[in-house]
Amino acid sequence: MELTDKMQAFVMHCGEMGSRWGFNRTIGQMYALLLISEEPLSANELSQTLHISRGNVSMGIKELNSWQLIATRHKPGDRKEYYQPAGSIWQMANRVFEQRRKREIDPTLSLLRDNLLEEPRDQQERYAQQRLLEIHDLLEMITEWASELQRLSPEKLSTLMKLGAGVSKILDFRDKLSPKDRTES
Amino acid sequence: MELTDKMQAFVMHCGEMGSRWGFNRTIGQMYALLLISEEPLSANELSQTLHISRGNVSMGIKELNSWQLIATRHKPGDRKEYYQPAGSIWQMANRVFEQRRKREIDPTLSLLRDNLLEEPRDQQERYAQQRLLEIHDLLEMITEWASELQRLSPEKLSTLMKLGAGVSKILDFRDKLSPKDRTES
DNA sequence: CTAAATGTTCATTATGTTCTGAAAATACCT
DNA sequence: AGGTATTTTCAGAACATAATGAACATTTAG
Repeated sequence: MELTDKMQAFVMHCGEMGSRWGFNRTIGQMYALLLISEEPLSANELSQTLHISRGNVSMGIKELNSWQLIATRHKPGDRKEYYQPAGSIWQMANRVFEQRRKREIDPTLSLLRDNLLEEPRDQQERYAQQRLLEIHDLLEMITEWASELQRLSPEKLSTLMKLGAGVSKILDFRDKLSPKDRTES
Repeated sequence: MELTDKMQAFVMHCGEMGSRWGFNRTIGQMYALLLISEEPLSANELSQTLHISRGNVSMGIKELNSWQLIATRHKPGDRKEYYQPAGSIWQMANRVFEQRRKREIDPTLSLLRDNLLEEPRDQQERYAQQRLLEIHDLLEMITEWASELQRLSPEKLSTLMKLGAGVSKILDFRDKLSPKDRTES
């Protein structure tokens, strides 16, 4: 498959950003290429277009599958597998958020929880636990909030985001109207 | 400085997570240690407690400074520098978000913008640009929203988060009250 | 069943990242 | 100025991660 300069540039950029986004260079490139291709691509096409080994493509496919970022397609009379991005851009963003949460936050949250179950033995530990508690509460609040937002429909989420900091005005408004009916804090 | 088992465990965990969070092992350990220490620590103390070289500590300090995550203190009659975490947990979380946005999203957003300025030359490019546009709009919406939220006070943000998916009910409520005054979508 | 086509695995090689430690720079004191 | 404590730098060593490609496995057509 032949790429125009602009497409090349995008694919290479995604390669460079790949590791920052939690996967590696080739996986970034592969995903970028699938995204901008109108037709699903076979493993061979990926290998040739990106100049990476066949084996590497196979591993990349495996990884992208584990992130649930691609879907496999078949063409009649052709037993190769063809790959394409799975779902809408929104869904992809969701999946990436979720995966990263699992890798970057959940393990820490679980360690913190375990730690906080035990009694501090001295002043030093008492202070440390206080800090850990703050971190724990913050992380927990953020992850809970994130997963609730993920459950909203894209439309609602979109409205909410476009509203931006305006939400805060709505909160004030609500507090003025019915101060006693406020969210438990 | 001597660490209890539990503190050790936390520090080591942060080391392991370090690279997932955008810095490296020793920087993760250093920051964790500073967080749970009641007293600010000197470079030598960090080096000895964590068993890492003096030079490595120096580079780590530099990096943590660039993330604005630590502050430098001095003790009277002592010309060593002592380090401690800068600001509250909330502020740290903010800084980390911001830094990561700069590294992980801004470059891509800028590439996408440049790309979208040019006219597509053929059908292939037309399709590709369509995808890029979707990504661009999503990333832009998310970053704008994030930066607006960051400007809210921790209290308001906290209220908002605890409210969780409940926001969506408020949106419905508002739409029912004044459908014509709705956010431009 | 065999042969051709496709997909996967994994030991080895290549590349990239982090860490060390000695040397250089800086800051402070007398 | 000279001397000492402290920090910074950076080349190279150690370590970690990613990529290759040949061997192996699987599938399907004939």
